[in-house]
Amino acid sequence: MRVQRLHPWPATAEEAEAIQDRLRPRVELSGPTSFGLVAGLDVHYHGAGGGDDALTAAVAVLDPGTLAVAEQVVVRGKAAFPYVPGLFAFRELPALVEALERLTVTPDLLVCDGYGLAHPRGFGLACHLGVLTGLPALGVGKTPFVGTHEPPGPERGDWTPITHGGAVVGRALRTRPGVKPVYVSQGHRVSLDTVTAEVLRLTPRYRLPEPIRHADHLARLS
DNA sequence: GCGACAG
DNA sequence: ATCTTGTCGC
Repeated sequence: MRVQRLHPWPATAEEAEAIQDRLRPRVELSGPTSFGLVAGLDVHYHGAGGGDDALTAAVAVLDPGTLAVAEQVVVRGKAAFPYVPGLFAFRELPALVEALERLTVTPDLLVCDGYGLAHPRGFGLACHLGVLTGLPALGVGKTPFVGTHEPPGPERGDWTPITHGGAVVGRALRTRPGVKPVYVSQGHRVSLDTVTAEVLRLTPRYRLPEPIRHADHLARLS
């Protein structure tokens, strides 16, 4: 598939933040409620501890019905930015974009490892990938980031809102009974209800969505 | 002002 | 993210 380059690569944190602020208005908070091919994206790092910058990016495209892998791409690269909370996307974006460009199919939804709207400037990795591709995108975080929330109930499907700056920016969602929740948010062209329903549909067995699990294993074992 | 802070 | 053993459980 084709991915658009909407900005030059930032050299400083200030430039990176300016890019996020400029692209933020392009995010659309509604869109399709069901999807065909679903792509999971993940990056695995491997290097010398502190100065680590070698990485492997993986994309796994799953069939919507069977959740079986329809296509997969692995790309080796380097971290394109230092790790700064809030600017995390700039580390992985080039490798992930290259992986997406090597797909022979176009996914209908991107399931990203990280946050979307639930971000200091409302423009996390899921928003960024969504805007660059024009595709619906959502973010799944494994630990809390911005905002506050109450613990969701113990059953699968239980959730509580994540509030930040007086607005609901995501949900803490229980995908497995009695297991730590995941933190979901909108990336692009999806409602929060659709994000919630889709993440539940993609977690029939484990805490994390199948597309992300497949991408994670791919990146790790490559 | 200080600490905390997706992966 | 990664550095790492054992341990509990399906």
